[in-house]
Amino acid sequence: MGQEVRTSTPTGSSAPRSGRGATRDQVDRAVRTALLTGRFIPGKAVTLRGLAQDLGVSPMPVREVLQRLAAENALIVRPNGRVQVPEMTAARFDEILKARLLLEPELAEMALPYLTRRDAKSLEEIDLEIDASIGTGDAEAYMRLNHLFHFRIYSASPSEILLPLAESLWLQFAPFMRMVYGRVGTANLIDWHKEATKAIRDQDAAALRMAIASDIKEGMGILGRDGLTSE
Amino acid sequence: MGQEVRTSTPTGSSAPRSGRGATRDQVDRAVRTALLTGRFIPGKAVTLRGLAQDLGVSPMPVREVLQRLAAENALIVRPNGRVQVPEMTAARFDEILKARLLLEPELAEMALPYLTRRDAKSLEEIDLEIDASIGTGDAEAYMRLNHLFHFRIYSASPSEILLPLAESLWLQFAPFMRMVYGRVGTANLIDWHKEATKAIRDQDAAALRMAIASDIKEGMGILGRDGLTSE
DNA sequence: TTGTGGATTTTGTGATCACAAAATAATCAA
DNA sequence: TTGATTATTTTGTGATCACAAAATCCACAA
Repeated sequence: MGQEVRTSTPTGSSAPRSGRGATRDQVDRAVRTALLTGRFIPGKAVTLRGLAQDLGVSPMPVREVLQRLAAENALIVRPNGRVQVPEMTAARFDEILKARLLLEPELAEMALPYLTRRDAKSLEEIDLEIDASIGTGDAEAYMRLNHLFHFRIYSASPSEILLPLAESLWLQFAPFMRMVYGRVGTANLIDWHKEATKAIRDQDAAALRMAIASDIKEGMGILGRDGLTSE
Repeated sequence: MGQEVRTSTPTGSSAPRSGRGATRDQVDRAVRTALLTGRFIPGKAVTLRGLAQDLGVSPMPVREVLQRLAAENALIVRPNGRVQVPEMTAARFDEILKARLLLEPELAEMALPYLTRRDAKSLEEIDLEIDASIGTGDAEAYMRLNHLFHFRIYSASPSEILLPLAESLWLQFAPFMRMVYGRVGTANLIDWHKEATKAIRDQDAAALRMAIASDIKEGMGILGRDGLTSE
């Protein structure tokens, strides 16, 4: 039972627990990364015992994790108690876009003074991997790396408030993104990562805000056009 | 058991469950209103069995609710598993203020087209009660009514994203507000509620944004000056 | 073939329990 | 009296269970 599979620190969650809530943390990490990389399909119901068995734990920690994620609006609890990945609607999508444009440029600007040349170098390496994942069409890797790129920036700031809010937004749109990538592929994805990296090197707040905002609009613009027509 | 005390929509939670998660909803509502009216003291640990006994339920639904609220950053889970109301810091306070100023004016503007003259009338009545609670120095009533005033506005919009984010922010600063009111009283509180109500009557988006922003700055400005010096 | 009704299984919920970690109380030595 | 050390209690965690609601399956009739 005591699987010690510690991969990385979950963004919103707390520090790597010693041995207290180890099982719950394991489940939390597993479900969160599954959501962020799109391994959960919107509309698909998530059963308690099923997930528990997949992860080799009792239903108890799974219950708590699902409650947590429902509180973050990453999952919804239907009136009958069933938990499922929320489906995207046009209104929801527009509002997420609006919220991201409000929060993330601000978050990036807050992080800017804390970002060093070393961080810029690290971001460039991630961006190279992103280009590679686009080339091979590996949507899951692309999503993981894109999340990593953004939150490597945001989490440089000591933010306790805006950062969890942004993380909550990502959890909400990521499963839908994955669906769209599966449908239209990742080939024609364009991003503003190089501009963002340059702005960080130059410590240019306005340029960074603009790069992040453009990246958000660009990325979700593609999704918006092709993804929501069928719903 | 079917207490219909709906002060506001619990952020993540759904409609009043029929009989499925009734106990959990009861606990959720109880803890949320306790936080919003400041009945929980920052820094004070919340014990699982204690809360369960107070509410006359088993520790089980309390566990899930505390996990939910921890996910919304309304409570924090210390590395030893203890749950407590977070303490306010200057940085935290400033960031909450920033986040509120980003989200709530936007939310108000989104709600504006849905707000009728009837709503404006209702808001005026609430504001009268607020003035009364200030007069009698009833801090708990003031907090409940102030929350009601703001979210009567915000929740008029069909927002699914920004509204829960705003609710999360309120859960985070409310306990701290209560502490300050207990120290400096509610006598010298000034708000922009009348300006907001007028802006709603006039359907003037810019004026409403400005009234909400001013109300936030004013209300938290008082807190900021007097409240955080001791920490 | 297609509904339709009842039987069966699956599911979430709340409660209880055993256990280990942590916090608190009590004890004793200096 | 004060400090550390041990004993006791409290606490969160994970597992299991009983139960009711819900979903699924299946037989049967039109």
